[in-house]
Amino acid sequence: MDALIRKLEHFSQFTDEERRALGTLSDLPVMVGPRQDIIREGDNPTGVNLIVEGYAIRYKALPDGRRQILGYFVAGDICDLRVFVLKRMDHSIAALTQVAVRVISEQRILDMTDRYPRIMRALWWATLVEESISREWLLSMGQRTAAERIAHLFCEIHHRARAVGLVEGNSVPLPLRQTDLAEMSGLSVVHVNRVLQELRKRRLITFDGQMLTILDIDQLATFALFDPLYLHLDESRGTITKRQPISAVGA
Amino acid sequence: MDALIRKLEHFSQFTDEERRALGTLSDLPVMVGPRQDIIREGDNPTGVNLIVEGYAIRYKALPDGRRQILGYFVAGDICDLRVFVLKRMDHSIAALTQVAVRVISEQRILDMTDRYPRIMRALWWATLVEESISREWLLSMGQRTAAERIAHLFCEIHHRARAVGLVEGNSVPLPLRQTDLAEMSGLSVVHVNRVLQELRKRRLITFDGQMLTILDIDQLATFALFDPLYLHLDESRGTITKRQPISAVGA
DNA sequence: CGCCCACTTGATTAATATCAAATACTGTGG
DNA sequence: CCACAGTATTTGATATTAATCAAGTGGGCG
Repeated sequence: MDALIRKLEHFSQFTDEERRALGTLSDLPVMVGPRQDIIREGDNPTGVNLIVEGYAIRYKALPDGRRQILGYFVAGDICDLRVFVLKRMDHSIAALTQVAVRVISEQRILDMTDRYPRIMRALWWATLVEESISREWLLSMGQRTAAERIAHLFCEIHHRARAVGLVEGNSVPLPLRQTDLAEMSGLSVVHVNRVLQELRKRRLITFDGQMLTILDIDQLATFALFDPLYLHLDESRGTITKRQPISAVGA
Repeated sequence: MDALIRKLEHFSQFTDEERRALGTLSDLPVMVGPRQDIIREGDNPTGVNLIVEGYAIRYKALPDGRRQILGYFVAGDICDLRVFVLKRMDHSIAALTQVAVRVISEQRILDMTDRYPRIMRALWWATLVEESISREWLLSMGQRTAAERIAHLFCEIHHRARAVGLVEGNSVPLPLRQTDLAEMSGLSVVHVNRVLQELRKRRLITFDGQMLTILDIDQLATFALFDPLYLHLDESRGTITKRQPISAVGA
């Protein structure tokens, strides 16, 4: 639950009470094995899933088997806050690695947002950020070259993981296969492999299927045409809460 | 305004009062010339734009000039219902053709959704459909070939335009240049040109830059691997309203 | 008429996919 | 600890797709 709070605090500051409320949103986490579906296309889910640990994905497949990953979730991300309106899922959600999820019922969400409008706004913000990310992916797909695309993805992962405290030094635990990167970027596995070699040769990153290390964050960002604005991680409005010392206001 | 109601009624039925409320949402329409920006990246808009006539787009550009269209709006579409939460626009919105827009203030939206929860739900639905569309575009970009992509786009335009009454026979007014199609599909203009020739040769469509005619909708859909489910246009729950004759219930 | 676009065509090149095979790695049972 | 099977990564060769470059064509309009 910590990751959720940590993430949302990039948008707004919370009172201790709000923080406590966020902490009691759901029951115990459930483990889901790697590559297992969490929600399948066509389902009509009754709750919302909070990723506590691991990486999950949103994906969509064509009838002939071609498959595209549409986005990923890190700890603290909530899949489909909005699911209550549409009748049926038009895509699937799956665990990419071993994942811990907490299910949150619709009622719980409604209660919470009723009582704590600031939390509602923060959850809404998170949803909008997710949309913004998918727009950036569209830009990547349409305009960035293969190498830029992968480099951009790595920058994004780094920023998102850092926002929830998953980065140590410049390394992120990232237990993915190259196939996964291929499905995220719309490239073939072989090509992903070659792109990775290029990025390694340029000394921008190391990646061994378990851990991603960014060797030169500035150069990588430049190479990828990465601008973190779309992640909207710097929007904490510094709303006045109990924690902000009053003396600071008049000083 | 008619187009908006017509669109929303694919999701829910309205009472006459709700319909009247929807009709008075905004002031007179403003004309925007083709290729003019409506909202620019970095802006912080105070209202929401309803497209009354013409086609508008969402787009995003890289610092070196590469540009990607992320989605388009037809009559009845509202750009950015959610703009009130994020600080700054992370992309731009522009008129693609001559466009008529009505600006709706935040306050007006809030009032309306307060008084008419069914309308709020419908607007929410529209937003979710837009997201669903952008997921489908991601799938297209990543997995569909150039020809499938363009064909799929045409199927989508046809369905969306039909949903607001813009289709006559199998023709949609579509005053676009091939450059526009290129920016929508992430292809070069030259390649779009060749793809169009292929689609014409297969007798699937005709398109002259003003009017799109779909010659064989089934074949086109098959070719494009098009499944209209993601447009969620068949979800009208048949909510009971004044217009539904009571006798029908017990009969 | 002539100019400016947009569209079209052809030729060439670059990016990426595909196919096939080799190598490395992981976990398992003996 | 080793052998082995199965999976993931890497490599090389080739094919395909789409981009780029360059040069037309054609239509609308001042």
